Amino acid sequence: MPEMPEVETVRRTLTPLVKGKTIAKINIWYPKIIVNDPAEFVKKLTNKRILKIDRYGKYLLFRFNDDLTMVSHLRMEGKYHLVSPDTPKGKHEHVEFIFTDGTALRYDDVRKFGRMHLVETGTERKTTGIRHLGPEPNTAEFNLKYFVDALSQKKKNIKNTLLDQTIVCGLGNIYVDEVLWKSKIHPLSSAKAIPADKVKNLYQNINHTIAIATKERGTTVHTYLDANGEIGGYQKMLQVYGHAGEECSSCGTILEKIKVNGRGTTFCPHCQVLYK
DNA sequence: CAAGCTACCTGGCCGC
DNA sequence: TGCGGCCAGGTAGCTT
Repeated sequence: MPEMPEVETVRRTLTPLVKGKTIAKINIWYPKIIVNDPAEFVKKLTNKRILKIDRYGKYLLFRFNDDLTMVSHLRMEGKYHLVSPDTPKGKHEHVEFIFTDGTALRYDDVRKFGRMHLVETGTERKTTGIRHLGPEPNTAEFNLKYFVDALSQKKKNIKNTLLDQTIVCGLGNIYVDEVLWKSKIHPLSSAKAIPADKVKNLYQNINHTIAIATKERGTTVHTYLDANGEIGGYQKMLQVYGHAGEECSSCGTILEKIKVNGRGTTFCPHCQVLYK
């Protein structure tokens, strides 16, 4: 699933493939991918040029001339790849941007969960899903004091708190399980009950894990691929996600898998302390 | 407003 | 072999 390191890797690999290209034509094969009116989406983006691609959290921000930004979220399985326009349409390809240079960008998404939202540049933090997001890891805004204060007001469990993107954005199910294991915090711990030294350790692990995973070009466990169709490298470094039933690499206890608010959650029942 | 629940989707896997 | 049921999970939108 693309979490922040994967989306950043997509941004980096996709940019050289499309930067500076002008859209000649857009084909929308599954209109629900487009937030708001697909016809207006096509009309506004036709003949526009991609200036660059930015990112906030797990959202890609395609910047066009004429103050247009396409906010794209890959959700679980969304992928972009560049093809020749005469390539037969794949079963799960839903949107195609044909460029004036004779190449085409296709959006592929088996589960059709991804969304593209066209807004005026500069309004994206108020008009799209980005408005609900807290700061990104490894930024000045995401400092230790902020994180301690924010957690101290959260009544729900720490797993859900880190998944909901409002205190810190960019972590998904995989990295939340990893950072909680590294921090020796049980996923069902009450966020506000975690001791200060453990919160500091969690803070450091969030920043470090996201940085290392980004350097490794993300994690491929199911279907994630970058814009060149290549897998990530971080899956070989996963300690708990996907390792339920195996021994904890720290203490040897068998890792358990439970459901936390409907999400599969793997943890070490010995290492990870439950704070209530 | 915080928190919790479910819909959105399809493919893969399991049991029968 | 085929089929029903469950699981995977990020976010929007709803209810409480």
